[in-house]
Amino acid sequence: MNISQFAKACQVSSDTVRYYEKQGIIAHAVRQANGYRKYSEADVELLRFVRGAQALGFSLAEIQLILPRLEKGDFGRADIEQQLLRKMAQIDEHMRQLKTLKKELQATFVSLSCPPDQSVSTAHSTATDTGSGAAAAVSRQRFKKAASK
Amino acid sequence: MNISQFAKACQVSSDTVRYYEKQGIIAHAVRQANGYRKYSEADVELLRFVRGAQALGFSLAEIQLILPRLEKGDFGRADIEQQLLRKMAQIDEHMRQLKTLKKELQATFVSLSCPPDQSVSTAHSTATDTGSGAAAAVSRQRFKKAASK
DNA sequence: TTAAAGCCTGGACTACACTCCAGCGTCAAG
DNA sequence: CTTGACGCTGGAGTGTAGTCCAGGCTTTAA
Repeated sequence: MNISQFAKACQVSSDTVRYYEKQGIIAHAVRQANGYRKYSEADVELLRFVRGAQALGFSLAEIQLILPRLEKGDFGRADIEQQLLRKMAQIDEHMRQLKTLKKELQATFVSLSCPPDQSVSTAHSTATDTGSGAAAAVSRQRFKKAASK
Repeated sequence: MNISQFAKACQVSSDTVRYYEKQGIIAHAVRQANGYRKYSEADVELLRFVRGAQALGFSLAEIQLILPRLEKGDFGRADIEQQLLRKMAQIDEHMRQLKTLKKELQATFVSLSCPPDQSVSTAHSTATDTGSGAAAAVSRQRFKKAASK
């Protein structure tokens, strides 16, 4: 697999692939006789993992620390364990926040679905009143502002 | 409330507050007689919302689009609705991925919770074979590598 | 009254993660 | 055998989101 197929399979640009290699995120690719980089399915899996981790809030620096250890099985050392545990805790927190935000957006939507063109797709779930979230607070605020004017 | 108390209450630096103002993320603060910026509790709620949204993956540009409309109740316009719906879909997807990653990290952990030296090379294959996750794939890969050496 | 701490502005600088470009070699189709 | 797509390198440029600084006012505590 040449770099462009590889990049396509991983949904990144060739430039990004070369960038990751230069940064040491992924290993230096094996070269063909002509000097072109050559990639395997395993490489695709790896880079997809990198992109996945990135999408989930890991920085390239973090990935660079975690990945080689995943590959080598170099676990058991307290600092790595700690790092993974911390990240898992972060994931839990992140998920909690996402749930809250989702509820808030839904609530905002519901409370605003009396619009000019009446077009708001009423498809979302029934009115979940969170009562104290940030988006809700912002919504409340606009009513205060409107009222005080 | 002066800028430093405000910033502290929102867990950001004063510089960041001024930066957000300059970028139009938050409104220009009311000034005191001496020219100092003055903030209220409502401003704290607002900035906290901004930081929350940011932590959840919204860019400042996105927040800048969504926030004033949340404040003004300027909904009903299809583009905004679309944006919110899209973002909610993204949240769902994001949560799905987080669940997957969490499972994978747990699996990785389980399969590696055999201490340092008596180690990794034996325990894995029995426990939770998730079959197709990215972290699992990476783990599998290391065994392939180890095997082929 | 003077020193420290806080605030102001405009602008320079930084880190991260790309993205683009020039100038060159390689390959496949017509 | 030429043309166009693809690949290579090194290096410059971009966007995002701050962060820092100089130089100058204001406030507060000693």
